[in-house]
Amino acid sequence: MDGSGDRPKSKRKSSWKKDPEAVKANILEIATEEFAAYGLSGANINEIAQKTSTSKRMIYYYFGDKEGLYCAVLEGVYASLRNAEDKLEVGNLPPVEALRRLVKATFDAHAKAPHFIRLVMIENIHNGDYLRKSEIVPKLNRSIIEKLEDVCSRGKKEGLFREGANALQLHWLISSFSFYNVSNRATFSASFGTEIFSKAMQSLVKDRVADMVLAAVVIGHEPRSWD
Amino acid sequence: MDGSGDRPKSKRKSSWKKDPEAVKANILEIATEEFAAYGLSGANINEIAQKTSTSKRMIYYYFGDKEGLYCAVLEGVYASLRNAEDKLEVGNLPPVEALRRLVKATFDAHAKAPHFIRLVMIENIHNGDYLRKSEIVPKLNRSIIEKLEDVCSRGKKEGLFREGANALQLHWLISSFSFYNVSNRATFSASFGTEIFSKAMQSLVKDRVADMVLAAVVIGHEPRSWD
DNA sequence: CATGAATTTAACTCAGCGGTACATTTTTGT
DNA sequence: ACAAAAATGTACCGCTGAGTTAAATTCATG
Repeated sequence: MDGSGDRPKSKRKSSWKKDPEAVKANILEIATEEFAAYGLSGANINEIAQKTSTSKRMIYYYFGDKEGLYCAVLEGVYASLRNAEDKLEVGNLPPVEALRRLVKATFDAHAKAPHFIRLVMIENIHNGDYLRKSEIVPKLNRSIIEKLEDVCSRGKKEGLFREGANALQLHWLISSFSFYNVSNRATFSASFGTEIFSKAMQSLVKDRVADMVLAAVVIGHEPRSWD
Repeated sequence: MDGSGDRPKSKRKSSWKKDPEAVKANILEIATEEFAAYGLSGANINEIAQKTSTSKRMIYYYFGDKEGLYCAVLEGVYASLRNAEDKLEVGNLPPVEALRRLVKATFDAHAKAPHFIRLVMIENIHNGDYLRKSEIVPKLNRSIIEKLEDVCSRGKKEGLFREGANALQLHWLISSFSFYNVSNRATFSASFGTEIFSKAMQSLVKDRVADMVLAAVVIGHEPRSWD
């Protein structure tokens, strides 16, 4: 489709009129939208195909079947969340401030990654069957744990954190807030109204959550009063 | 099917050979299993029909269509969780102890209601579209909020709780832990192992969570160190 | 330019599944 | 007893949507 006969942008050997990488990426992008929106059984391959710039046959060519496509999508969103997390560097902040930063960043990262949230929800509906097959995902999640372990050990060494403060439990805790805050918006709103998800409230809640985590870990930390 | 010709167990006027209420209940029970297991699009009406003691025809007769059945299931699980919550009475406990009890009870109630959890997840995938149509569910959820409001106001009156401690935010907080702890087991385990979901660990985590909530609300509450 | 591997198109298959038609039996009201 | 209404059984329909077949096109290379 590029009028001139020169190389489009490929880093490989020479010019390709057809660009498989771009086609795959395009399929993945659309499929991510669709699976996130409708789930594994709810998403429709014909629909996906129609929204791509290629055809259904190509989906099967590159990803084998619906499940293969779903798995690829799943690994994709995990990888991109890791990417976001890795950008945050708190190694040279004092432990308390570092932890506060980590909590807030995790909260924000989840709020900004609705596709990730929805796909993880969907994967949990499927009991993690597809995630368990993945070889890359478990590795991805090491980095956030390592960060927390570093902060914990520094905090304890300086006598600021409680002994036994545990990176894994801490991560579980922080994820609870951050995940639920996005995943259950629809039903929570339907039952209790939307106030808590307003921009102003979300900012408050984020501070409150950070405060709570700190209070759990930092000796003598007194949370501020609520608004 | 009852050999003798006498009334089976009906409280209505006279004996019924066919018992519509029981048929409906049976359908709902099976449908709850299936929708919880496979989601709205994943569940299969033929499959459901086969597992009931009646036929597919009856499902359509009583519930109209697949969505109608799903809605009925959804309202059912909400109602039965409310039922469980309502059994807990903390009105005559001192505020701090009452709150601790409420947190632990909510944690336990969620852990024991996997169908509820899964159906709420599924409903969130559908953006709460079906829940929003329900007229009964919003009312159901009043009771837990009222309990928290009562405890909060008592705690504040006695000068134990921070001013501004808020029933809705508190409920959001408690639900986060309690819900996520069940909803995301599969993916969390796949990434970080299953230790945190062992019986012993769950008991610890529950105490820790209760402690955290108290620390957030109760003035001067110092959580115990972690194990 | 002949060859063959990689990539792409278009049309087709076919069973699974949501939903229905219609007859039949059971219960109720009078 | 009898008609109207509620409840149920059986067989069927049509369409949707996952996956396939087979052939055409494109590109690298000798």
